[in-house]
Amino acid sequence: MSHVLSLAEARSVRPNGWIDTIIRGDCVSALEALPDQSVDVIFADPPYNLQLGGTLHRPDQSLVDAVDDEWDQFASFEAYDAFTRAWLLACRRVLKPNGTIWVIGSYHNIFRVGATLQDLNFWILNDVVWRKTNPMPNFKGRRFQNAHETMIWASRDAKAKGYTFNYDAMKAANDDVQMRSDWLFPICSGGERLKDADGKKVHPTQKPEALLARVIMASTRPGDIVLDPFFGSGTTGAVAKRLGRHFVGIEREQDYIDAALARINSVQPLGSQTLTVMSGKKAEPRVAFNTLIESGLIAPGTVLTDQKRRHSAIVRADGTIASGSDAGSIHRVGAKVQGLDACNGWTFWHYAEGSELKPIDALRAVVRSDMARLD
Amino acid sequence: MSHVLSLAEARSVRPNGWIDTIIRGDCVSALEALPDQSVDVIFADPPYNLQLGGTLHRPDQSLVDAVDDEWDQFASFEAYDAFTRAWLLACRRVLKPNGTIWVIGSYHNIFRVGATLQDLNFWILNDVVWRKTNPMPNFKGRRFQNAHETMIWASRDAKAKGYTFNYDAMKAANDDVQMRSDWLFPICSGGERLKDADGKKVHPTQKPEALLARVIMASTRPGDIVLDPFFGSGTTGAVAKRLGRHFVGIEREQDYIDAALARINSVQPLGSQTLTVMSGKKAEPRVAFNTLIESGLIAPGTVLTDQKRRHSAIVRADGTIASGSDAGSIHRVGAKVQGLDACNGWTFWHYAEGSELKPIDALRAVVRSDMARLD
DNA sequence: ACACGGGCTGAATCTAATA
DNA sequence: ATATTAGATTCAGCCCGTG
Repeated sequence: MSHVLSLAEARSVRPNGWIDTIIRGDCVSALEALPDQSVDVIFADPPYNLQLGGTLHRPDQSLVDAVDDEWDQFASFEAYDAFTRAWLLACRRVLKPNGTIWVIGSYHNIFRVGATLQDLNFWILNDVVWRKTNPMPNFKGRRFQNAHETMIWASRDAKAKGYTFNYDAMKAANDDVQMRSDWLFPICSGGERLKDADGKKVHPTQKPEALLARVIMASTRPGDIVLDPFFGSGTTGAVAKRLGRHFVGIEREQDYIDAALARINSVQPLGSQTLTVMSGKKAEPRVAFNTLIESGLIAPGTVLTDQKRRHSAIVRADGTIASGSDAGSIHRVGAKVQGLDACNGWTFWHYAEGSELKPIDALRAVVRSDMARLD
Repeated sequence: MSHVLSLAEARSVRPNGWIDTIIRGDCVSALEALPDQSVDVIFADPPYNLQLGGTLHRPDQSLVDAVDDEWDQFASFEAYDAFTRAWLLACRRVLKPNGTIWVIGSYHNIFRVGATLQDLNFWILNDVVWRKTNPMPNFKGRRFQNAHETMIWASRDAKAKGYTFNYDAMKAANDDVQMRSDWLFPICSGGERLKDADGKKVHPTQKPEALLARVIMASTRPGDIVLDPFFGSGTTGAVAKRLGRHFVGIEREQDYIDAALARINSVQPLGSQTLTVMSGKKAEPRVAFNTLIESGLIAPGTVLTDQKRRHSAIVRADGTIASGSDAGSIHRVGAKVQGLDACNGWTFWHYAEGSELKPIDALRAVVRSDMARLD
């Protein structure tokens, strides 16, 4: 069974009594209960300082349940920087000389975190992009869909060369090619998402276990100690336990602690033989028409026709096509010229190769074979 | 033909004489030659401050040709920050109030760049990940393969809402789903990579044209001015010219300028027909509901319902509609009957045509096509 | 039992024009 | 300047109810 320690208890327990526990308290002061150079890896999911204004509705007028918790509010960038510096310094002390730290964030905070890491003499090993299979759309159409978050992986300093990186395990898990710095995972939802009795999510930003599993499999060995200074609903602890690693969590809010404890206590550790990395699911990659233009397979200005040359359209530089006064995607315009509701532009539109007409789908196949290994 | 201007020339040329030129000189001082608020978009590929130590060999013992140029050397993070702050401030002055800036970098420098952007009150719109289809492997097997670079897209400040984002074009080009923040492109190689007479690459970090093409298609309109303060081999200029945009480049090294000039002069701009930007409803002329009544497309007294005939309203002669005791615009009444704050009356309300229900938006389309004939 | 469709939701810095 | 109004705007995935 895992336990919760108050700060006072954490400070007075027997040596190593803090291992596999959750310490209740503020991140920086709670870290004082831990010995110098005692943890192998830190995974930190700090507040992002989202700075949201007002409310946001979906096109169907439903309200977006924003992260507006008190713990994500900072008065200024300076205040956020001071906070970041303080917890990173405290983490630095408890990290073993060959330990590494992971920090996850979004564009709201990750640049400040990264700069502070460098200022404190941490040495960045990689930035790793978590690509979400199912991100929330941009509802107002004013930006690109924010479809990823960024993790920074850093060692204690530039000279620390002895950090753990399970290169061969990562490579084997990735179809025998090196694991890249961009990872594809779904967000945490469905059965994995912790809900309270009313069906409300326990924590607004619960991370997927698959993400933590790859982090832990990549940068720790069985028996290592993984510290999470912003423990939340305990994903780090649950995955660490399942993978035969030890954890330490720090968390201020009792509700989160309660949920995390129950969650972790129900985790069954895997046997030592099964501690292998799972790879993300692969699906046929979707190729946008734009990709053909960008890769030079089809030039702006090219005329497309249907198989029987009854309709024609011109390819524009922005990846749309135009036929008379109709313009839009290959699918929309294909539907429009035929007077239909829908059309598969990939098979409808053809390009001339010599005297022959070939469907643009043939070009997609070329791109797809290049992309297949990248998800 | 494009031209090169010395700094002195740039300062003394006729108004707008700096457009479609390369200014030779240091980034910050050369920017002084440009007027306040004169460029629409900035694309910056600043030195990455790579901090490489020693040499690196591939497994076959061949030497990796690292970026060890003088211009990439900085004494410290502080020196790099001061440099970053200086050129970003200079860029800020020449950027139009609704202009946006793109900066590309790697984990070596992008966190410092991002934090500085925020410190200078730029407002981050997205961070965009360039996923490389063919990145260099990690030869030592001590890290994840560094397979991406990061771009930050930011507006001049949080209040600048009028920046250009060709949402509909991006979506249409991406198979009718929103363009995401992770983009997949090959690195620049093969015929696109500029080589000198000896076959050596002209510039160590030449960016792929496809990447610039998407940046420019997303965030500029034809005729806009795109500034690149670290022009290098001129990818920004070449793509801008091809896509019917103007460019301004700043570059210190004569070798790069020579290569860029030759490259840009050989570019053939695309025709205006292929450069038409896909636009959505937002760009359509506004039509008042009243116009439908005045033009006889819908008669006062007509009964409107929603798609599922759950709500109904009657059209009044003054262009308002009434549902029970609620009366007002099609939008207000639509919202009211649903108990919502807002509603698009054009798509909510339907009229009967035979046994079919059609949205009144279809009638608006009729009005618009009539209006188009009269242009 | 299985298919299908509607409802709901996720770390979000999310409108533009007119009065 | 602020306030009001028009009206534009979503993707993937899970759950659940209905046929």
